[in-house]
Amino acid sequence: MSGQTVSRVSNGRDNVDPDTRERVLEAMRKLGYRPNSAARALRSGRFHSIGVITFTLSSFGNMRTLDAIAIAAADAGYSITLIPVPHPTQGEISVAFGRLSEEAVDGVIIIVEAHLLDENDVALPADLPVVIVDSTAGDRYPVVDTDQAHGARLATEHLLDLGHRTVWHIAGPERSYSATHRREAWEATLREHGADVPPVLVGDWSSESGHELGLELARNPDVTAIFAANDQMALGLLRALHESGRAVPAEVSVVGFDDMEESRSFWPPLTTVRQFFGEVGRRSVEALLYEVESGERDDSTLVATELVVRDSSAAPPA
Amino acid sequence: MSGQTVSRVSNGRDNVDPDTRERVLEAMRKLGYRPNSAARALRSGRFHSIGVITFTLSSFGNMRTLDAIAIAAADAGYSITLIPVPHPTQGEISVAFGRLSEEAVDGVIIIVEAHLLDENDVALPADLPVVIVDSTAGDRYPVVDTDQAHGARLATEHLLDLGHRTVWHIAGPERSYSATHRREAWEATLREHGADVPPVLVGDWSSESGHELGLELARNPDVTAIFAANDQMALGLLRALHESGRAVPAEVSVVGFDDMEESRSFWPPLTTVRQFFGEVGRRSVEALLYEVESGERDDSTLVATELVVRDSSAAPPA
DNA sequence: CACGTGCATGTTCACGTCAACATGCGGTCT
DNA sequence: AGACCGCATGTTGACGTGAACATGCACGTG
Repeated sequence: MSGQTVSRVSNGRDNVDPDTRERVLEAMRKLGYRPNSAARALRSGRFHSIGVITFTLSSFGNMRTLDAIAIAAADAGYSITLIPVPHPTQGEISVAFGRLSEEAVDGVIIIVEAHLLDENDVALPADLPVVIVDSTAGDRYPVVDTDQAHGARLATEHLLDLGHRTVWHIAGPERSYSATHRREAWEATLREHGADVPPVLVGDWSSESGHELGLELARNPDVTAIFAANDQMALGLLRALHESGRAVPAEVSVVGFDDMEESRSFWPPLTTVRQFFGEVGRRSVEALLYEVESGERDDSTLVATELVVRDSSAAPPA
Repeated sequence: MSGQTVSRVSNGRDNVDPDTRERVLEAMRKLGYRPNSAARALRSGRFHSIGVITFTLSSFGNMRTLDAIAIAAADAGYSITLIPVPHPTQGEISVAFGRLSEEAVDGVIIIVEAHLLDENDVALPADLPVVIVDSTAGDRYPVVDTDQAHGARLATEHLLDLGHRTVWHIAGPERSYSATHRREAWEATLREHGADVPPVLVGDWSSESGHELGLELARNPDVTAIFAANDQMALGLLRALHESGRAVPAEVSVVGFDDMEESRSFWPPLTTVRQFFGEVGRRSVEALLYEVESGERDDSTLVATELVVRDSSAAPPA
């Protein structure tokens, strides 16, 4: 019984005598044999692993996307290697990308605000397939992202259609592309409908920042409709409105963005724009593996959104 | 210039002439040389990677733990290989553990309800170090977990100390060990204080289930204090109380468990038990790497909790 | 019966790295 | 001067796998 026969059994080839196969399997069991993936990777040049670079996982979107990526990858027979970048400082990012060249991966999915890539001008290993998620990357790499503009438009139009004269906006941080896209689409939609464009309030995605900015908005009696750039800020905003005694949605309507699992349990249940993170994850794996296996770069894609109307939005007070 | 010299430079050995080192680095840059981790792993027998088996990442605790694990591992020079088990059916679990033997990992951290291990009687590769997180595993493997009982005791005593005659409980699913531990500690604490033990309401961790059970509790005028086994169910519970017109905390006090980032922005801001997921992640990596590097099994550890008092708890109505 | 044919199984070798050992050169000590 | 030492660098081989090629056996055909 040679190593070759073991290899054949282990790889499920069919040109092995059933008796022999059985004896081999029996021996494997008895000896606790585990195929050595390092040797296999060395021989084949494939690691069957996808690297995922992300800052914090502690963000609803990143986490959901990662989950979907992991599942899609597993379905395709790939595992996920996480490459965390805990503190997005210049140095850390370079370190992470440097480490990348030593990682045993066939390709990389990057879930990082793209401006950080630009600013750091980091050189990814040239022959490594890359897909960027939830960001913008010129056209150096394929990008898979939620259609932020589409979602922001849905939210803004929903509020205008309810009869509000205009819609205020609590935006995400300036350096975030998704925040910028949502904000631009919100503004464009208002202009198209001939509505005033009120000043933007800039938060940092946290519910706490939504609360602070919300207290400010609550003081202004002209405000009847607010579009928050994510559900967490919407949550803080709802709290601010309650604390200020302004009824939602009777006096003020609120729309969020993301559709977190909890949003339906906010008080009142939140009208929001649903993102299909699962789809984003699936497509990014698809695009990456396409390049890994064919050598050709795939196109960028946008994933549509959907408005979920719950109880936090209604017509303005008469 | 032999391969050996390249190896020495690449590994940062000091017995290389500075001139030569420079020439080698220059050549590496020019040729885009990347050390082959498969060959390295083959030679050394170490992958410098930790496998993490988890069901869904879409749970606040798992995700935070994973984040901490990833960071702790990165600090120790290890990367994380995710092994998702999307659907925890008998078959899927066996598949995942089977796949494990082919993964390039030095050890495994399992974030899976332990009863699933028992029920499936899966054989992990015998020589692979394993650490279990957030669960219970007899004493087959070291376990790192939040001290669930301690947290539940803190929550319950807090409410009793405020003057409530007893505390109701919305528990997590029966098959979850953490849910069971919290529930048992809640019950034990009530008994110690000579308080009645009201019937338990069993949810499934989701805010939606908290809402449903909350509507039930809201109807009962005897209920003045409720301990929810996680913050998400507490969120749904708050909504149910609002909808039923019962003021929090004036009429009913609510305490959660987890301290999600959003909990401070609930309405009212939630009193809850803070879990130190970062610490759990760090310790589990520590325990695993101890075994990987020394060959000896580490002890199990519990991580303490902390009560965070906010506005959802107060003395009962007079 | 000689010869081919098909199939199971065996043998050889290369993948990239790095430990161990070998070489070779300039300098030092007696 | 001769022996020796330290240091940079080169050479060899082994890690486990699997493709490619080689062997050997059973069976069928003219």
